[in-house]
Amino acid sequence: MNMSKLLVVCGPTATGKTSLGLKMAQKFNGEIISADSRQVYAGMDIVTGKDLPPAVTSQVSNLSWQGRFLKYYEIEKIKVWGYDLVNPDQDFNVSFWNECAKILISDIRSRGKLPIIVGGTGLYLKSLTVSMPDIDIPQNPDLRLSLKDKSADDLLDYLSLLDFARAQQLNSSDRKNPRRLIRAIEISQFKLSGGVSASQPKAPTDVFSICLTAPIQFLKSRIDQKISQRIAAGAFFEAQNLLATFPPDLSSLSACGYRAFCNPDWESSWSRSEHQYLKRQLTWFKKQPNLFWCDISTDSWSDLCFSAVTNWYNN
RNA sequence: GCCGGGAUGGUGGAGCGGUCAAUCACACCUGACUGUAAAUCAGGCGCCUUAGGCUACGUAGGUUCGAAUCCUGCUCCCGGCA
Repeated sequence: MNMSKLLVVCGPTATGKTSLGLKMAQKFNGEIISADSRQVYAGMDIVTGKDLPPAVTSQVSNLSWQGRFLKYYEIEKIKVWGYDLVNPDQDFNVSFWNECAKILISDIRSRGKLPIIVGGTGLYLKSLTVSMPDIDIPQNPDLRLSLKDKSADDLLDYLSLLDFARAQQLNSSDRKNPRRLIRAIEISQFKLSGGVSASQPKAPTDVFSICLTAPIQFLKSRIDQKISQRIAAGAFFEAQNLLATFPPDLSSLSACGYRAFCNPDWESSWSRSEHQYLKRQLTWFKKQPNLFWCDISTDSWSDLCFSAVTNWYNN
């Protein structure tokens, strides 16, 4: 096999990405790396839908990242990486994920296997195929603190002062988005102070991306099924425990099921936010180039999908 | 039966004579998104093809140059007394 191949299974929530990923791994001798910004947190299992079989526990590998050893789960004899990278009260972001993914990809390849990225966090997936030098520019906590309460207008003015061109490039939505403006200021300041982002050139990679989808109503009802399954599996107690253990404003706990927990009608409010999330994901994926789309509500999607991958894999 | 309060757009809820197609929030639609991305943000959101026009604030009338806003009848809802 060509050692630069990389298979991606992406798409919105509740499309069965993981189970397809497992089948692909079985057929093509692969291992899975999850690309999910909420499943990276240890202990956030049921609500985020890790779907771990009962009694399966994580194994520690000899691969290290940021001073800790990466873990994997073995599901249906397939190694699944990328879960439980940090605790819910630790920061996590694209840059970290990208580092882990690179370590894992090269390790999986070194063992003669096919890395399969499975997940719905579009930005994480994009970081693997598009060169994004700025994501490695570190956060500046003092700067963030000093800008925390500024209005979008003030932030935009400040950014224009630092880096006029960058401010001009922002679209009309991001110009009013304090979080993005602060990040832009952070990057500009880093560069002005002589910082250079150490971006390595991308290794050439032969990527095949499957994107699972279905008509929106189909997906919404799948989401609702999954939510009731998760509630039956103990989601309530998981959420209750986490919210009793950690401050509720952690970004990890902004995931749908936890954030909705304070609402009187938890289940329907959870469902609503998953539906909204679904739409945002569809908006994102629709724009991504070179995806092999599969409509999981059709009969023959699975066969079509396997033959396309086989074709790519043997080339 | 009597007394009091209320009926506003998909929902909650402002407005209490003109600048009201109606603050705001939620829902919904469309979209953006290269270090929080299950996050964050933007635009739209009565009807008509626009300047503009039309129909709207329970319902029927009335007062007024002008009413969602004032008055009267009716219908329904809520609270108190019977």
